[in-house]
Amino acid sequence: MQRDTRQRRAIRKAFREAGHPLSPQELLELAQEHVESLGIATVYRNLRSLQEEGWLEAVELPGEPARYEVAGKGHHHHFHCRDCDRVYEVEGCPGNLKDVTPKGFKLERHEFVLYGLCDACAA
Amino acid sequence: MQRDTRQRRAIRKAFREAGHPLSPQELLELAQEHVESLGIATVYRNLRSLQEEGWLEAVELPGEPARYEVAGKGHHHHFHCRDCDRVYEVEGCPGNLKDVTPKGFKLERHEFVLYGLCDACAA
DNA sequence: GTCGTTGCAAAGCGTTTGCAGCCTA
DNA sequence: TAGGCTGCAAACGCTTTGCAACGAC
Repeated sequence: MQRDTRQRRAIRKAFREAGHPLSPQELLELAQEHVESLGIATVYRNLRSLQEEGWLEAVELPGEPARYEVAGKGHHHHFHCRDCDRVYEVEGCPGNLKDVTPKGFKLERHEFVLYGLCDACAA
Repeated sequence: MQRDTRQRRAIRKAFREAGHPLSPQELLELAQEHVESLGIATVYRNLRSLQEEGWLEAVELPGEPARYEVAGKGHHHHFHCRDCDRVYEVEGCPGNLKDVTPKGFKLERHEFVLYGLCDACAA
């Protein structure tokens, strides 16, 4: 059974306050503001268990290490700013997937990533 | 200046014959059929130089190591079979991207990945 | 007190690099 | 023959694991 440790509380808090997907390293730094001694191994272990528990979801972007976000937001995709390197959630979905799927293939899910500049960096 | 070695010839040949994106490890195994002594470091060095030369393009899928395919195929996306783990090219594009892009964000490019079963594995 | 959790250090895994010898042009 | 290329082994960065001490319940 899952225990309520200082470390786990700090990690959950960091996610609640972040508002965008976090990498393990970002998470370590944020959570260390509350638990200085926190180690990276604990971060990875909690990322895994919070994911298994259904509290977190992995955000996997092509060509880079996974980030994580609080689960339960419904279907959405992500926008990756090439300048600040931050990842944003975007609502909606282009649809039209059936037309693109090759004949005989069984489509089960899809990922969709936008790249460019976020509003702050575009200004 | 680029030299025409047995190793490089074997690597190019493997790509021409494969017909789908190759991972470095797959490529090593295929190219070793022609040059037994081929080492993985040489594979990675050639993947990079062939990419810089514009002959190859990286295919980056979320959450896994990059694969590579011969360049110059125009805009397309990929389908990843969860059963045989192979990656297929798919033509076409869902479009409708403007509607999904948040206000103030500047969209420059996008990636799109389909997951499911390929025709062989669905049967 | 039990046993899940933690921090550290070591191990893994895919990729890159240093180096001495090789081979193409 | 010059200098790019190769194979090997060591180094890398990120992630996972083994282990003894810790601490929530």
